[in-house]
Amino acid sequence: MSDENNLIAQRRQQLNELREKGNAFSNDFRRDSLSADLIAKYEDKTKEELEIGRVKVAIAGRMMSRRIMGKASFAHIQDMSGKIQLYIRRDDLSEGVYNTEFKKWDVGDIIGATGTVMKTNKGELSIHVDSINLLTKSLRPLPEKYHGLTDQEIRYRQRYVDLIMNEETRNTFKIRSQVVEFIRSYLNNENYIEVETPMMHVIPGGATAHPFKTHHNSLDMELFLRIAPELYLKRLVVGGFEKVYEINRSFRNEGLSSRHNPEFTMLEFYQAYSDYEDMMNLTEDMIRKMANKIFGNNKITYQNKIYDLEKPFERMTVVESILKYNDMITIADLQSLEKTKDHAHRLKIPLEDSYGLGKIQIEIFEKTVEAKLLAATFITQYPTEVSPLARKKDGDPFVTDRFEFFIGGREIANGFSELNDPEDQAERFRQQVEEKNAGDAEAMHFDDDYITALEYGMPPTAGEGIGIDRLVMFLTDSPTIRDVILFPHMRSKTIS
RNA sequence: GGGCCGUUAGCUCAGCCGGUAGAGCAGUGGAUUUUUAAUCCAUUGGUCGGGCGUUCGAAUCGCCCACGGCCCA
Repeated sequence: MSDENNLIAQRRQQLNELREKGNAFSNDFRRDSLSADLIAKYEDKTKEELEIGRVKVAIAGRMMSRRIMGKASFAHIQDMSGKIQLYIRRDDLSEGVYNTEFKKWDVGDIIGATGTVMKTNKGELSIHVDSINLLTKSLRPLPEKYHGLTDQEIRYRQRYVDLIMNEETRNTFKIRSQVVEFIRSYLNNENYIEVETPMMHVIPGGATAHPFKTHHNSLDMELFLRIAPELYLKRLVVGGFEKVYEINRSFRNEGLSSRHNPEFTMLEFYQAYSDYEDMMNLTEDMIRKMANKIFGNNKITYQNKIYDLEKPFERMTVVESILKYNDMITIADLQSLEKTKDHAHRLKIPLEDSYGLGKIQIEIFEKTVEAKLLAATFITQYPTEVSPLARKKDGDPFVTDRFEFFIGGREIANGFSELNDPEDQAERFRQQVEEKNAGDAEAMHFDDDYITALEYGMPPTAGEGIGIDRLVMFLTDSPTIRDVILFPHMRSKTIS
């Protein structure tokens, strides 16, 4: 499909003319100001004050609009901070520049200009331009200025166009950056150290999920993209890094949805001499302070509902939450494998023969409770059967000292007191391997080296993983994970 | 994996009881020295997502495929 339509051909012709005149892609213009800074600094000045002050600036950016009114024109340029208007008069520029250069440029071109800060009669802070340069010719027309770019597919596939056109998109990714920055500063302030552990694993571990396979040529060995950094981070706790965290990508080979991208970003952190309650407290404090730092308050609007993060986060056990949202289920039912299976059947939940009571409870939880957990809620005491890396609860080995954190009906975090008994961990791995042999492709492998590490002694430790994408979705009112990932995975398609 | 919806000019969209494609914006030419989706006059621009079929004739009807969106699993 030819993309050389008239609009592009015209611009290419203009570029050719520029090339004939000299370097069409010069890199000698230097700006000294950003649009938002100028607006912040001079917005409150009057037209007259600015005329007397005569503040001279150099500014650069993409021309987003242009209104030619004869011998004078207005244009908006957009830089990394925002937009500012240029006021350009023919007679203020060098001879010929206005007619033979400026008027031939297009919306979308990158330009640099110098001039003085002024205010128009309508009160808009602008730059009264005295010199102007084309820095980069844009060959492709931008979307229309009023409706902008709304086609979801193009927004994801050609994110650069989305970023040019949609301030909302730019804002989402600025907030994402602030979230990560906040987490780093919060944890660093708590004496955590940030580390990087392998993303290519010989044995995928730390979660139950399908891994991506890859191959190392010169070693001629199969490797897996990591599904979680967990086991490496706990090796570091064994090594004496008692507070450690990593923020980076993990990869899971599963379907795409509004909540799943094959690569996603997770924060995992581990802290020795702590338990899962400490992790819940830290999570609550960190998220609350994060919202305050980024938004200046704790009221977050997500999909037309207001969430007040100032209120204490709710806490209830898996069993309590099932009872709360299922009138037909009693606590006695949940202690009986048969009765629990009956309820699962009634709820049309497909079960495998290998599922024990704990697994079926979780299936019921996911089907009937999860989406209803709107307000910030910690769900605790996950069954040991589905928590192969978590420490058993004292006095009740059926469940673990584990929690998951939900907000807006979506799982954001998962944490627990770590299992540091090497013999118990080996036994849990053996159970996982049995499940793998029975056909559960997501079950864990047996990781000998991890057991060896635990045998050296891991201090009592608690750890947690927080899904950064989902947290950012919540904080930016984004309905799908694709809106918080710059280049979300899409099926192959040639971009025209 | 299943259901529903969508794909028409660079962008946003109309046209869909079959008769050979239209608007606004952008572009081009002209007017215009404080505009704000600037305005006014004129004007260029399309393998109607791809393929196959029905028909004298398909953007429009049927089937298949691709990509996307929403919902469900």
